[in-house]
Amino acid sequence: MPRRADPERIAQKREQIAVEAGRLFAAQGYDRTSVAEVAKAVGTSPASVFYYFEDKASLFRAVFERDLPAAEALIARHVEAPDPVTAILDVLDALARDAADPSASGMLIELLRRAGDDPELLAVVGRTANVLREGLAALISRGITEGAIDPDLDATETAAWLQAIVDATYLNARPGHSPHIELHRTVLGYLNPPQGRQEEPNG
Amino acid sequence: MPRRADPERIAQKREQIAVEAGRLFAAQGYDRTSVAEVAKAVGTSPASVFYYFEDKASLFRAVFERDLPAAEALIARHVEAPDPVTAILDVLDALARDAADPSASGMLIELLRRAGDDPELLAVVGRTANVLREGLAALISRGITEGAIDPDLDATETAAWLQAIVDATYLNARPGHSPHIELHRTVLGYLNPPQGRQEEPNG
DNA sequence: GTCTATAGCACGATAGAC
DNA sequence: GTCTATCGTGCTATAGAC
Repeated sequence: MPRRADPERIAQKREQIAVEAGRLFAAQGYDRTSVAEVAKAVGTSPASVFYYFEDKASLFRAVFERDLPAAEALIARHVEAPDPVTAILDVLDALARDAADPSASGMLIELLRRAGDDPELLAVVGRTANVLREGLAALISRGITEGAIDPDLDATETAAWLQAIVDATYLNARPGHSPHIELHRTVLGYLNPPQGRQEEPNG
Repeated sequence: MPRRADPERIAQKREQIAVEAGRLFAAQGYDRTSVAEVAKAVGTSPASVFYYFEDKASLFRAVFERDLPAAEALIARHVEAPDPVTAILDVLDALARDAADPSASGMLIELLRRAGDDPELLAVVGRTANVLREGLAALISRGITEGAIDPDLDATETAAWLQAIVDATYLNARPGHSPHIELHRTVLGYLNPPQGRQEEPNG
């Protein structure tokens, strides 16, 4: 029973459409998912979807706009943690949590693909990625200061590389295969001060 | 001057079309590249393209069919190398060589995306990936035997993970940024026997 | 073998009634 | 706000002349 304009109801409907669209985009891809299909999944008409979203591209973007607050909360939760290396692993674990879900792989691929075509989408995911990168970089810097991370590493570059490795866990997704062990070993091996990697420490 | 059936000329034309198609697919994506566009780039008509390729999907697959012999040659060149760890790094370097080229990133993304929709494409790239994985696994096994690689690692699983890390270098591509340093550090840190990663070796 | 022309279809987005 | 109906567009693939 929609009374008045009810802005909250509008937000709920937008959310409902975005969720259903996200499912379909992840499973089938952007181009192979028609707005009519999304409308049917929600139980409405294409025209109604276009009432809530300007066009199909903005519908896709809506799926990723919810990630920014989640990323900010994730970083806030770990940035003050006592041990920076543990905090880094916890953050990366959270980011890789969905890696086993093959539809999450599909969504990452669609995202990478469409980010090249839609500058606004690039801005949306760029903001999220920046929050994560800066949060990780801060933890890396602290780890370097405390001697737990190789001081030769550049904090920001390393943070970007860790993000790419998380993406790799999505690409390496196989059902029933948890990426955590590989991820931990990779990250610890990368961050560790050179304790035995090179036989000759420089003078 | 096309005399007779001239099977060699057919192969050349197919190659020419596949090369041009590859360029466009990498730059714009599969769905956003029409066969008409490919035809124009080659200087011919859409009908002529369909004379050489059954359909658009097979045109896309042709781009990746050339990778199998290249992969076999790459593995053959390194599988007998004296130092297995160096050989692994050399193979991965070769695979990551194009990672700086942004259009190569685009092609990887299109490949991942279409492999889910085209079983024949999945088979084509699967054969190439298997050759690389088995070659790397053989090198890893030898490295374990020689004591240069952690014996707790599973050779095949590790090979698959190294392939995923190579993919990560493509995703982390930025102009003027060479992935080799990160790649080497990551791989060596991952393969190394636990010399200082854990303070307590198990009894 | 290569062309022009077009069939046949699917889709994004809009118009306009209710 | 939601609908039905449809416009306009662009595509893959084919037909048929040369």
